[in-house]
Amino acid sequence: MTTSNTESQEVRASSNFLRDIIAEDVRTKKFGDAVIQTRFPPEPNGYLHIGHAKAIVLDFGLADEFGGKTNLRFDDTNPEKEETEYVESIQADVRWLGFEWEKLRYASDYFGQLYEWALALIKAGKAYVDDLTAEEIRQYRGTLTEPGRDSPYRNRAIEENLDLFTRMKAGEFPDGSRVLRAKIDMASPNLNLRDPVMYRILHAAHHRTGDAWCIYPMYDFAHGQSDSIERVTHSMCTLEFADHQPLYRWYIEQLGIFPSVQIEFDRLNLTYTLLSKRKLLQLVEEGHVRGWDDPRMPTLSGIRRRGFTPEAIRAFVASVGATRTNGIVDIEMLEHFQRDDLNRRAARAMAVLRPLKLVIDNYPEGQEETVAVLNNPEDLSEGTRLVPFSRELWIEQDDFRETPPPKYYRLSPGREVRLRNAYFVTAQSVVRDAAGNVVEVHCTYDPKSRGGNSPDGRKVKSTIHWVSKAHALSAEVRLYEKLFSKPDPGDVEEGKTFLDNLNPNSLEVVSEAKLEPSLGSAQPGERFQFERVGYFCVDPDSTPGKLVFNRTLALKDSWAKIEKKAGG
RNA sequence: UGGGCGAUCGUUCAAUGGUAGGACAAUGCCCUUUGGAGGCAUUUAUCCAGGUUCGAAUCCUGGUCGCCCAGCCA
Repeated sequence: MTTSNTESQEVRASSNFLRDIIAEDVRTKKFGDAVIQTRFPPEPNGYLHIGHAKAIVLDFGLADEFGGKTNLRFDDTNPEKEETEYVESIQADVRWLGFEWEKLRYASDYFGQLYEWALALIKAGKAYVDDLTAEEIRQYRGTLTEPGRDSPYRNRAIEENLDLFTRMKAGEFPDGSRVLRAKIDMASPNLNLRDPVMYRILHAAHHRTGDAWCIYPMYDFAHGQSDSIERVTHSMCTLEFADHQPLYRWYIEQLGIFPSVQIEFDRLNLTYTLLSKRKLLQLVEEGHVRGWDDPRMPTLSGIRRRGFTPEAIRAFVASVGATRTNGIVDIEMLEHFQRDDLNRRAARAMAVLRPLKLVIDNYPEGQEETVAVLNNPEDLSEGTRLVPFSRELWIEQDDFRETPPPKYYRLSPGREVRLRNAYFVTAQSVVRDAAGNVVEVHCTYDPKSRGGNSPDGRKVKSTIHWVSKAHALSAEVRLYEKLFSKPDPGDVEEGKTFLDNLNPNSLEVVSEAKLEPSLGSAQPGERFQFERVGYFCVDPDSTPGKLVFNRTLALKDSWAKIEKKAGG
């Protein structure tokens, strides 16, 4: 899956219990000569998010490590929630992450087989049609501490069950009027074994099978058998399904089919991030974000648009690993892997987000020149480019202080700094607007410092970036902060909701950023490091005349830390 | 209060009866034509109580704490 080249850059996958189990099963030939087979089984009822990336990397990555195969299987047993739109976005997201499935399957491919198996269970006296209402079934189920009671329909004759179930399938009964149940144990301490529902009546159009069916299997009656049909050896899922494992095994054993084994691992949780489909849907529907692919969303389509890379996500997930303990990973960890990846690969460019005019008084009026600039100091093979320089420049407002605080090394009156790749300049005076704000800084330059070094060996403490005013391109730049202001967005006081934890400053639009002209040819999806500012990528909203950039992540800002500490 | 699962630096993952280690974060220093990157250093952990053992994070017993389960969702 990965070349040896990128592999050395990705985090060495440390051992984890899933890998250990598979390695042991291979060693003992638990599945004979069968290849390791896994599957990634999303329900197509929403967009994939960073949490799914963990499952994808585990399912595909582990199979690949052992020379096995992975299927993409849509768990589409509930027609009321599922849509083709999601089927498509999920495939795109899996591919984007860098994985290709062996077979594309749907649980709905197996509806016929599942129905036959249900019939077999009825004939074996292991399943029955129940006429109780949903509410009655709930009451008969008992509670966590009290056993359930048998349904009055539990001991129906096999012939009657067969007749009723056949007629359920034929559409003779309305939704909710009857269900097919497995006859297991109403007193089991595991509620999943208290005669679980196998089939329910749903007169709903299915995104693939249309009106062919009006009874649909429950997750439990579909998942294990689907695994078995596909000869899945290791069926990895998240911890909350652990209680379902006895039922998973029960169906497989009763049916005498290929013994797929379920193994559970912990879900991924991130600070400042919500991964609940329901809540993400609410953010989209109520317009708190601009859509499923809003760059602030934790969806794969969102973080892709934001500029995150599949390489970084894979490395992150590998580093986080898999265990059976549920925790919460610092979002900084994800950000670290993303910066690490982009630092090595992103082309550099100069861009000024909040422009302040800098005039070089002793630079000849009308003169211009070009300076050679490294495209990526981390990768010299990326070469250089020419950037125009002239008498009037844009610099960052943050890079000038009329009265510099302690430890501030950037431009201030009388202080000399380096213009990146160009000249040393010394600030001389300022021009103010009516309100007294500095709107222009005048400086002088040292012509002998071309390229950024003075022949007399004189040092400057700071280097700032710039864009030639006459050559600058304007662009819209969207700056993102965390979507939520609390590490745990679900932590809410009485009477409040997670929406109250939304960060009101999660999006800031800079409409007139100034860019060096080489950026004019940037295409949507292209990623850059704007030197000293952060990592940015071109948003698909860009048009030929107007570029739009998303800030993927800011660069680490140690000055901000110093300033914050000094300011209390 | 039934059942299942779990507990190691602030966070995360290792250590599979034999020196508790890595990454993130934090702090300090060095270096730097990005206050980026890089380098060096430092701080902090085996839930508790017993037991087995020459030796326990690891095995056993008992506690404690946390998560999951009472959909005709997945």
